Formats: sequence, C-alpha cells, structure tokens
Amino acid sequence: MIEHKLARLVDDALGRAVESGRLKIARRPIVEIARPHEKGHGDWASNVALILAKEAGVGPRVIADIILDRIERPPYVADVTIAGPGFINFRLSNTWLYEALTAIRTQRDRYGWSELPTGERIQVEFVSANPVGPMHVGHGRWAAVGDSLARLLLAAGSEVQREFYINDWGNQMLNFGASVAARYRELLGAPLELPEDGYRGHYIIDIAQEIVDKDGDKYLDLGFEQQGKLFSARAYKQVLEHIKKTLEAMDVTFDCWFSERALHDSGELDETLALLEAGGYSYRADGALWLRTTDFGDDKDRVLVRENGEPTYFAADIAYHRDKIRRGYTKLIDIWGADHHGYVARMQAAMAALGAEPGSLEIIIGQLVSLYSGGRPIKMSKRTGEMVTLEELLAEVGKDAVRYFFLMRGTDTALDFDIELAKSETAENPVYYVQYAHARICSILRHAAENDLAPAGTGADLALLDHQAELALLRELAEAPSVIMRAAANRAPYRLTKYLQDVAGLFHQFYHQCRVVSDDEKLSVARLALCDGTRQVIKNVLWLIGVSAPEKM
RNA sequence: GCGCCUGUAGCUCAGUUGGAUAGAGUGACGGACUACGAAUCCGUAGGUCGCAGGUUCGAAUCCUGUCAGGCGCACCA
Repeated sequence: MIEHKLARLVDDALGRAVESGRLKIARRPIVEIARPHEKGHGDWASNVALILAKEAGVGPRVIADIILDRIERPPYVADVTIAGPGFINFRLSNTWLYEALTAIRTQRDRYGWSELPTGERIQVEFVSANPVGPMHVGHGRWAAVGDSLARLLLAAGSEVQREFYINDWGNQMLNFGASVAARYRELLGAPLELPEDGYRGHYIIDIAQEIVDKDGDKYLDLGFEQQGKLFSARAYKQVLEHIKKTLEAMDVTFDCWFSERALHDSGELDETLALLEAGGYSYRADGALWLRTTDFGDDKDRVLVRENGEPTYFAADIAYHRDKIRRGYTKLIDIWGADHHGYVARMQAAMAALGAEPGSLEIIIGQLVSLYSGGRPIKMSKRTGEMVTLEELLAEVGKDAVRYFFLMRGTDTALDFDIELAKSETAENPVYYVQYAHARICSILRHAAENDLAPAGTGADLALLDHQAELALLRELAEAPSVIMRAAANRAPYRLTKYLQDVAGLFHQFYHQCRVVSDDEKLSVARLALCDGTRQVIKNVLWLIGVSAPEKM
C-alpha cells in the first residue's frame, strides 16, 4: 500500500538524519502517514516532525527541513513540501493511481485482500440465540456483524471459523418444554396451565399443534414433567432448524453448531470444574461452589454449582471456552448483546483462571436495535401482536437492506432501524444508492459492448484519465485495501458501508462530468477500464458485508 | 449506588486511534435529461462538537468532574 511506501521514505530519511548527527533523538518513532482533510495539503502527510520537536529540542519546521533534505523521491512522488506547523506533505504523481487500477483489474475478486497470511486462526462465535423461539431483530444485527467480521478477517489473511453455541440445556429448556406441554393439553381440551414464567408466544401453540397433528393424544396420559422433557427435546430441534433457515436467508452460515448439552454429557464440564478446583480458584460457601473471579478483576465471586447441585450457565460457558481454547485458535471473538455486558468481567476472569493468554478472548458488545416505521417506534408485529421477528423483517425489507442497515452504525452504538426507509427505493436509501452505482456501471459496459468497445486491457493508455473527477475516483478505489485492513483490525465492518457510499458518490460524480462512451475511442477504452475497476471494488466490498451486487435493478 | 455504551448541523450519523479551515446523508430552498440508467448530479443554507476544568506545539478525539439518555448489576440463560 502506498502509505507504507511513503512511511518508509520518511523513516529512511529520519535514519540518515540521526546517523549524521543532525538530529538527536533516543528512539525513532513509528512514522505514520495520513490523508489530509484538505486537498491543498497534498495526497498524504506525515506529522513526524511535530512529534519529535519536543525531544529534539528544536522547532518542528526545522526538523521537517532536515528530513526533507534527506528524503528520496521515487517517480511516484511528484512533490514533497513542508506546511503549517511542520507537516511533511506528499503530492503524488498520477502513475501510482494507474498502477492501482491495473492491480484491481488483475487481482479481480481478490483485490483488497491481504497478500500475506497473518497466521492467525480466529474463531468468531455469534448469534447463539436460545433455541426456544424465533429470533428477534437484535439477533439479526449480530448475524450481520459477525458474518461480515468473519469475511473481513478472512480477507485480512486469517483463517476463520464461525460458530453458533446452542443453549440446549438448563431451566429455559425445561420451561420451554413445559410451555409446549401446557399448550398440548389445552389443544386436547384441558384448561390452560401455562407455567408462571412460561413462553407465551403463539409459536408455542404452533409447535404443540404439530405434535397433535402427528401423534394425537398419545402423550396425554404422561405426567407434566415427562411431557415437558419429551417435548423440549423434540421441539428445540424444530426451532433450531427454523433459526438455521432464517440465517441462511440472510446468507449467514456457520461452520460449527456447538451443543451446550454435549458439554454436560461428555464430562467436559466436570473436568473443567475439577481443573478450576485443582488450581485453587474455586471454593464452597453457602452450600454452593464459587469461582474466585474477584482475583481477576470481577467485582464479586460467581456461583459455578448451585446449592441444589445443578451447574450454572456460567459453569457450562467456562467449559465451552475451555473447549475452544483446546481447539487451538489463536484468538476467540464473542459477539454479545449489550444486555450481557455485565457478564464480560466474569468470563474474562474465567479465561484467566483457565490459564488463557491475556487478550486471547475478545468480547464485542453490540448495542441494541430499535425498530421504527416512518419515524414512529414499533415494538409489536402487526400480524401477530408479538415482537417483530427477524424472519418477518427479512420478508418485509429483503436480505440486502437488512444486512446493509445493520452495518450502517458502529457496533457499540444503539441502532434505529426504520422499516419504511429500508423498503423505500429512493435516494434516502443508501443500499440502493450503492447498488444503483453498480448496476449503472454494468449498464454502461453493456452499452459499450454494443458499440464494440471493451475496457482497456493492461498496458492501455490509462494516463488519459486525468480529469479531477477521474482522479478522485481512482484515489478512493486505491484505498480499498487499507480500508479493509483497518476495518478488520478494528473489528468495525460498519466502515465498509461508509466506504461504499463514498465510492458510489464519486462514481456518480465522475459519470456526470465525464462521458464514458464517446467518439474518442482511446479515451472511451480508458474510462471503461475505470468503470470496470469501480464495479470490481464495489462488488468486492459488497461481498464483505454480504450484500448482492446487482447487474440490473 | 456501581459498571458499560452514547451525547457533533432541524433529523439520522461519520470523523481513519491527538493533526491543518469538523464532514456526509436527509429535510428546506434553487438548478441540471434531444447521447452511456434522473434510483443520478450541481448549488445555497445550516455548528458554543452536552457543560466545566485539565494534559500539549495542537483536543470532537486523551484525563477529571458534571448533566442527560440507553443497557445491565441472579444460586436466569
């Protein structure tokens, strides 16, 4: 990437300045190159002279001068100047932009991807919705964020595995089963005896109805408890299938569906508890077994095994993370909703107790989603009178808009999702703005083909692209690799939507200022190459957020 | 009471890890199709970066305090 080349130029000059004794500093700082906001300040700038001023005991402009005198100027550097308080500004010649365009059109679907593997094996665990009912819109956000993050990490050169943790054990499962049993009895004529904290959703009736349809009153004589066990085992699979289908409709797939129950059955949970005890991290008090999470920064110790002998969800979760560690990932990423943030400290404490390396578990907390319709908040589904489900949202606004909207905001800010806006096919809707740019380019390329024109191959006269709109677009396209790397490093897929809007905007501007297919064949061919490169970049970045790149709309 | 997140244009939000004159979209107003997609583009207007201190060459960004909103503080998951 160009900024790395420039950083090296500055760093080399700095090295020479120090060697010659002209500049006295103890340590050379990491040279950072940034894009100035103001176009008049050149294409790239370094602030290294300002950083060094204090230590060197001379003014930043003096230091900048010293560096400037020693800096190399390869052909792609048109000009280096000092400005303001001591910024070193680079103006680049256009050749590097043409090289970037050629790279896009050579690397194709791989443009923007890292050429070097990181050597990391990263596991991303996300959604992990309880299999006791339909997913809500919040789950959709974690699905979009988690899947895009996985794609980003892959592009950044890591090996990635996606995992869904199935909470198929514990009170909620019993409760779920009991709720189905109550509905089952009701359907067969008995009065409704829903458990106090039972599930009230209509889908429970649907599930019970299915059992009635298939097996009739076969189970009616069983006790309430037995019915519950039987039905929960049977119904959760059904719900899980439903979850899977909904996620697939979002183009989100998992490499592994990990069962909590399996941890109990395999003895891994007991093993983990024994391990913690052997390490001296647990103790008995008030009839329960506790983990000393306060030793690792939690504000109170946490129960592992209840007074009644049942392990807590936390205990199972520790066994689960131990299992992950043993599978050999170099990094674990969990994506949780904001309603679980209170759980972070104890989980990190447990990781430390397990002897995991600090930082090996990253927990991303996503803030919650609120639904709106034309600016008015909605909580309930019109159809069912219950929570709006992810499935309904997908059916209503479509996969592309759902994924795009879920990635329009930083993960740590609350998200307002306006259904009417997502459905609208107008300028207000950024999904269409970006997709329109892609479709428009495809249309131009089709039009060109009808006139026997094709984008220039490599070695064509790209230097004809010197209109300011062309150069601005080229500059933006050339940034894709660093945008992608930064988004991956910051676990911030939402930056991709911003970038897409910038690229699409610059393309539309270019389109209005520069006629692509014209009588000037050479210029047409060069501009078609620019169109083709833009199309490729939009397509690649859309893939990273899981949104389609339509050729027609 | 404690912890996490968030306060930036009328509205919804960016702001690339501390840089130069804080940016988009939308809404409002005014313009641009006899040629490649007007789902587009151009122009105008709009700011005490919640508030008060501090750190330094330099702060929307870091620190402290404070106000406001969201979420959470289980032997639930």
